[in-house]
Amino acid sequence: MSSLAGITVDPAVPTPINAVQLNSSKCHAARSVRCDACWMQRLCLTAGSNAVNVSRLEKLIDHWRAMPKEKYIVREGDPFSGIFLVRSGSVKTCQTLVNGEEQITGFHFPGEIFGLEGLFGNMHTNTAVTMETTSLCMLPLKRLLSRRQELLAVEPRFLLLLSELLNRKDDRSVMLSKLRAHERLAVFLWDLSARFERRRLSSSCFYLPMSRTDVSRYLGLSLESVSRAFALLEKDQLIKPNGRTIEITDKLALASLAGAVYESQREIA
Amino acid sequence: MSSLAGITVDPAVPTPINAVQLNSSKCHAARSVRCDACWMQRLCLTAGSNAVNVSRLEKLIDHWRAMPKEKYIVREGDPFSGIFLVRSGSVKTCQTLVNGEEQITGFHFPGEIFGLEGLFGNMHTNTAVTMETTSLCMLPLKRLLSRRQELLAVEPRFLLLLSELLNRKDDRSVMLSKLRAHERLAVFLWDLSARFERRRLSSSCFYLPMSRTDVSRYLGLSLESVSRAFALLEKDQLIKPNGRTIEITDKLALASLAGAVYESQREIA
DNA sequence: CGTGGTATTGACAAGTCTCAAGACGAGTGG
DNA sequence: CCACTCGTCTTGAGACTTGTCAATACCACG
Repeated sequence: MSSLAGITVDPAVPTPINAVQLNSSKCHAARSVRCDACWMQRLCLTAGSNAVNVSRLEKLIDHWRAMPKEKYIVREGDPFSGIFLVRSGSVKTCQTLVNGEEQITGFHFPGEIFGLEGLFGNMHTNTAVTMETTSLCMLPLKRLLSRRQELLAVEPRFLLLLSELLNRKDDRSVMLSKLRAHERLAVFLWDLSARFERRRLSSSCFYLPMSRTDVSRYLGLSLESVSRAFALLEKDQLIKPNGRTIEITDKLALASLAGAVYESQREIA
Repeated sequence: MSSLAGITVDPAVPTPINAVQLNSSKCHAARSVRCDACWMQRLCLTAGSNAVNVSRLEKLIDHWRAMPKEKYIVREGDPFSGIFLVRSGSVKTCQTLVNGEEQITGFHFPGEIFGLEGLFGNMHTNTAVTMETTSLCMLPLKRLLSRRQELLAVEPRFLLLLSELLNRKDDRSVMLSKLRAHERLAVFLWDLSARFERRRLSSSCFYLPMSRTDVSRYLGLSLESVSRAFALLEKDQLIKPNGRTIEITDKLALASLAGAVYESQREIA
């Protein structure tokens, strides 16, 4: 294996676009966080809303910018503050089991939301941690619920994102209950690929912001099984992993392995 | 083993309250379905809303009553109609995998909602089937989204239920990825017990409206493993199964087995 | 050039799935 | 009342996959 992704100078090794984009997210975070100037508008909760409502909504939102890597956003048990939308970077959410094990419940990329789990019970049920330099918007949901006008700005998109989230969780359940190690990995990579593509990044070569351990905690496998699964997919020439940089060399075969879950391509409207 | 639950005349065998209640759900369905007379008000989406908004909302709702057992409510691929709220009876939702296997994604009891998964993609992603005589309300979500006044009647409760649903799905994921067969069963029974209790039914003795096969399809196990898990829990004197009637004989031990997931009791506000 | 965290690989044990046989209960028809 | 059948459920034995434990490789960092 050669050097780490994104920093390599070997021109023969493909450079994942998002490695640069993600690692330089400080640029975005440093920009104005005014909604009407935000680069995330197209994927934001407010997408499609009229500017007046958005500007009223904006006053309620907490904009958190340029948080460093491995920083806690909320912890399990914290009083419910609101829901979060990733503007740049990436976030993992996890739950600690009674035996102390960490279970990762999701990875979240720009344009995606997390944290609604805490509304019920008025307490965050997931710990959220940045995986790289990350900026976020926090919507204080309870205050929002009492403001009709502001709510209108997010409503339709919000439900859509929630619906997508439910689907993602269902898919993950199927994965966890039915699929073998290398199939789970295929689903995982396929899902990431689709999510990167939606954000106009390369879907065939990307950098994983999370460690193998985190992948294993998400896929419900041991670290070793994940490693073996990577080796198997590489042996079958579906992917070409280079550390955390993953090149997908046979999309069709990968899709077919992942197919047990992603029967139909679902695209956000 | 003696005769089927709820019909037995042997006074020594405990009779699950819900066996009677669920099987006679036609009574409820036959009642007026006007919201202000509905027995489900306390658990409905409209709980806590003012009567005026509810009566406006009511005009949009489809009330489906007294559907027989094993009847399809929606099928995967159907155009998205709206979300459903169970008024009486019970419903299972499932997805068909590419290999033709059926995966059960959830069981739904009175006061619980399902179907939002279909909003994203504008198509139902789950097939919903009644497990016994069942009555439902259907909320045409898209039409609802354009009516602000009517929306007010369901908003807060809706998000709360969604949040609960997300939690349930997270819990199921943990279960599927970390727990062994008999622990999964313990979680399943513990969860059902809590949900029955919330509806003021017995939490220590109840009738399962689903077959062992359905349980296995929900728990991500083979039918045989579920059967063995029942046998194990019975051997350890945690439960006393009698066909589909389950008596919980050691709540504490069951809770402790299920504890890996249900760390803290979460109660709906 | 060590050192520590991360990742890979191998050998064995544990748990679940599959296949197969049998038990039980409800319903049917004689 | 019985024998029969069908679907559901239980139980057993072997195969398979993954988890666990242990050793080793790799890379970034000081």
